[in-house]
Amino acid sequence: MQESSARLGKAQYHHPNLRQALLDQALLMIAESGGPHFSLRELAKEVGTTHAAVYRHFADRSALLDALTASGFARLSSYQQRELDKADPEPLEQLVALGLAYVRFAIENPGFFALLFNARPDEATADSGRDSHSEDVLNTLIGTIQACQREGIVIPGDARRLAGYLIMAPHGYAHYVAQGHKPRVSLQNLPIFPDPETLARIDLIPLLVNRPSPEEVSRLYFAARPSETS
Amino acid sequence: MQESSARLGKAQYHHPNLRQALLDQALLMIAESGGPHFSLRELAKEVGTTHAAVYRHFADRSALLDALTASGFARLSSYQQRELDKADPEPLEQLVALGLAYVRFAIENPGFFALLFNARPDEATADSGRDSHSEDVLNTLIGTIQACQREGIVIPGDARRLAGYLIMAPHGYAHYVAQGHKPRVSLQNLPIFPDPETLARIDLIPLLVNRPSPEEVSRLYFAARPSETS
DNA sequence: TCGTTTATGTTACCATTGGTTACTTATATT
DNA sequence: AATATAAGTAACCAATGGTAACATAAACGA
Repeated sequence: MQESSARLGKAQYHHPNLRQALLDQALLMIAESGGPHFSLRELAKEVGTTHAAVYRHFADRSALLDALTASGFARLSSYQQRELDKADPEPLEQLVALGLAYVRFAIENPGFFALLFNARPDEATADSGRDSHSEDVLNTLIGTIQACQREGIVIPGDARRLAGYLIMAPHGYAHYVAQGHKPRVSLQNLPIFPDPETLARIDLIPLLVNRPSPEEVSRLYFAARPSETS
Repeated sequence: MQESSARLGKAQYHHPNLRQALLDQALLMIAESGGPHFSLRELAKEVGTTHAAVYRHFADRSALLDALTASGFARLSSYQQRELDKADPEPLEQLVALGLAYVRFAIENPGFFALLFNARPDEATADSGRDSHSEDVLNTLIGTIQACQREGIVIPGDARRLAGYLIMAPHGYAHYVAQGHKPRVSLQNLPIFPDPETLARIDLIPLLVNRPSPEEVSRLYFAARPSETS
C-alpha cells in the first residue's frame, strides 16, 4: 500500500495488487472470448502467479466473477450518469442519452456486458445481486420516461411497459457487439450496424407524441456513418 | 433402423438412436442453464451411456455442438417460413411475421437461441457455417423490407441498413428470453416484456411511411396482454 | 534491531473433465 | 454358423477447479 518496491523485473513474490490484476486480466479474457471461458490457471499464469494464489483473494472462481459482475454494474450505472450529464437536459435528449449509454457501455466494455447478461456455468439459483442491480439500471430509464410523459413528449401509460420495449433494441445491439468482438457472429461482419446514437434516436420514435417525419427518419438512418464499403 | 427390439427396460446395449438422443438432451441442458455448460459425462449419463460412447457419433464436444447449431439454424429458418406462410401476404404483415418468427423461435427454443448467438468456449476463429446461416436469416428479412419499399410502405434506402436496425429489438428480446429461462436475469421477473407480436409491430413503426397515430400506438402497447399483476 | 504475527504465494495433492486407445458386445451379412 | 462391422465400455491421459501443508515476505511491537 506504500508503493513499495515497484516492479523491477517480473519475479516479485508479492504482486503489487494481485486482486485487481486478476480482475483486469479476467475481464480482458472474457472480452476476447465472449464469455468467462478461461481457466484459473491461464488467468494466473498471465498475471504471473500460480492458480492457487487466486484463492487468497477470492473464495473460488465464482466469487471472482461475482466481484467482476459487481464492478460491471457499477460501471454501467456510471455510463448512464455520464451520458445523462453530457446530454442536453431536455427530457427527450436524456432519453436518447440512456439508450446511448447502454450501447456505449457494451461497445467499450464488451467483456462486462457478456458477463452481466449471460448465464454462467456456475450459479444455481441464488442471484448475486444481479437482479437488484439490473433494476437500478432499469429504474433510471423508467424515471426518464416519466419525465418525458409529464412534458407530453412521450405517450402516456405505464412507463415500465414502455421501458420494456425501449430497452430491447439497445440490448440486442449490445449483445451483438459483445459477442461479435471476435469475427464470428453473423451481422457484425456486414455493414448493417447503425451508429449507436442513430439507434437510440430511432428506437424511441414509436413512443413520441410528435414524431419526426419519414423524411427526417430517412436522414437519421442514412446520413450518419456512411457505412464503409456499402 | 427396423424398430428392432424397442425399449424394454433401460439396459440396452445399443441405444435405438443415441446420436439424436444426445442432441436432444444437450439442447435441453443448454436451455436449462442458458448455455452449453454441461459435461459430456452428465450428458451421457442422462441418456444412459458412457461418455466415451459419445465419440462414436461425434468427433468431439465441439462437433456435437456444431451439429446442434446447424439444426438450430434450420429451425430458425423454418420459423421464418412458417410465420410468413401463416401471415397475411401483404408485405407489411410479412415484415411483422419475421419479427415474430425471431422472437417465437427464442421463446420456444431458448436452448437453440443461446447456442446460436453466444460464443462458445471452444472454436478459435473458424466459423462452422454460422455466418452464412445468419446471412440467410438476414437476407429473408432484407428481401421482405425491399418488397415493402416497392409498395411504398417502408421508407426507401439501403434495406440492409434498415434490417440492421429492425433486427435489434427482436434480438434483444430473444436474448433476454433465452438467458432468463431460469429466474436469474434482470427484467424477466418484472412484468415489462411486451407480447411478441406487439413488439414486432412497434419495432417497425420508425420505418413506415404511413405510421399509426400515437393513440393507436398506445393501444398497441397497452391493449394486448394486460400484464398479470400490473 | 530483532522476533513474531500475518498476509501472500507455492507445492503437492484430489476428484472431475474432455479425449484416446484397446477391448467387448451386439447387429448385419454372407 | 462364421465373420465383419457398428456401437459401447473400461482404463487410461493431461488439464481443470479446489484444498491443505508449507514457504516467504511484509508489518509490527518490543
